[in-house]
Amino acid sequence: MRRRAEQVDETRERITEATVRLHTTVGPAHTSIAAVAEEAGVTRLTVYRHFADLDALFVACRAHWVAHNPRPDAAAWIEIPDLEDRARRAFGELYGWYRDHADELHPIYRDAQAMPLSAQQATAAGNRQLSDALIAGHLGSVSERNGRLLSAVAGHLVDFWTWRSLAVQQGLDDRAAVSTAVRLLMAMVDGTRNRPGSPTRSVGRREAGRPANSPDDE
Amino acid sequence: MRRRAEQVDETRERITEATVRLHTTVGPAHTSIAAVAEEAGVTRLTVYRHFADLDALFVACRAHWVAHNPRPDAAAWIEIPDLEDRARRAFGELYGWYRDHADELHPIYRDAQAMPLSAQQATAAGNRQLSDALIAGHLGSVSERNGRLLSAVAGHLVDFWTWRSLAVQQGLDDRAAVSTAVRLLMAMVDGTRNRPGSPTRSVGRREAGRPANSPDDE
DNA sequence: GATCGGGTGAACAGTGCTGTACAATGAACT
DNA sequence: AGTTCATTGTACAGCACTGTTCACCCGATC
Repeated sequence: MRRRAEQVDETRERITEATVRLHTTVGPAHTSIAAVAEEAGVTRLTVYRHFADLDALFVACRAHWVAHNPRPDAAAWIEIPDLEDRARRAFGELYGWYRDHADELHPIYRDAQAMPLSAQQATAAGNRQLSDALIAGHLGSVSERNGRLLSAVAGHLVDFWTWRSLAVQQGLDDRAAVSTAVRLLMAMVDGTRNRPGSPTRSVGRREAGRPANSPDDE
Repeated sequence: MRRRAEQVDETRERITEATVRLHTTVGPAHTSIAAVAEEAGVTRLTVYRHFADLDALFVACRAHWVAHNPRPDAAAWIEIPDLEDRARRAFGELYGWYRDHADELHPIYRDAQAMPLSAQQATAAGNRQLSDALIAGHLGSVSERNGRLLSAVAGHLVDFWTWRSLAVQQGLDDRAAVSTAVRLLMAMVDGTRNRPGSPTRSVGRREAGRPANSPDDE
């Protein structure tokens, strides 16, 4: 019973791939079972047999796509001790990946609300992973409050919509988008360097002192 | 024929207000003519009589809402010469406005694609207006390239989604979100201060020199 | 008091989707 | 050669919405 099982898996894959194709073009919100069936060259009944409901199909679709389009490896970033170097590398890879997959990602992110909750949470968790790797080891060197701000900005910069805003809406090219992200991130540590209680070390190469003149917030 | 005309306008307003109510709750994408009619306590035919299609209705709805919920006045910002002061004021007002109207704005922005193109363009133009007012008079003092980056960051920070990312997703409170935005914006001018050809003046109060040590981008 | 016209109510045909049913096909397995 | 089972084709009833038609009501207007 192996050839048989193979064929079954084949049609199942045809269906999930058709779903991927629809998700990355018209978007999840307009992806109906009927459309999936037609796109896969299969009857609606066959889709029903393989997937209980749209959510199950969407989950499989997401898993399939993620497996075939892995994000940059955030774990490798942690190896780089200097935050600015790390950020340059991280945003270079991540924003490049966003750019390469912009057309496919946009409809998916746009219709995020139509996706099952688990998928939304998975995306959020993925972002958090990227963000954590980006600033790992650099939180202890700033105050708790500034740590929260740094985390927030890291989390913000890592998001697909932030890339899209900078690169598409604002029209920045690759290099400009990356260097801007790096600069914005560094602004959240530079500003804390001269605060009382925030040690100067561990921020990186730039040790040149600057007069403590900035009550930057409040 | 004035009492008659009044009544007509009344029902027309009932319809647009019902549309507003739906747009700010379920969102434009799920706002059907049938739903509008029911929400307004009116027959579908009446809706058809007043508005040719959904787009006409949406345009009227948008105009109605904008008229009743004016954004902070960007023109007033230009009066403030110092960029950081201006940014603090601008983001304080704008982000406060976003926060106050977050629940209503979110469905609308989420379903932006379902809105007529004119409405999307109007939103973009509005953002541009805010962004321009934010950095007006401060573009001449940086290089052309850095000017583009500054504009881009201003445009990005002014967007509803940026506020939402910082305040909702990242959990920053009002003060933190505003001060973060200010700091991020200032990062785009601070970094250019010591560049060859970029005069130090006109950036604001902070004239204290800093060693030119940053090939920040590339 | 007759007229105009905004609004109503009921109905229609059409679209596109859902979920379920049933009999039939045909290839893979025993 | 016969059985199993994924897949097919066709069909149903149902839902929600669209856009259009027609007769009708009733209040504002002249």
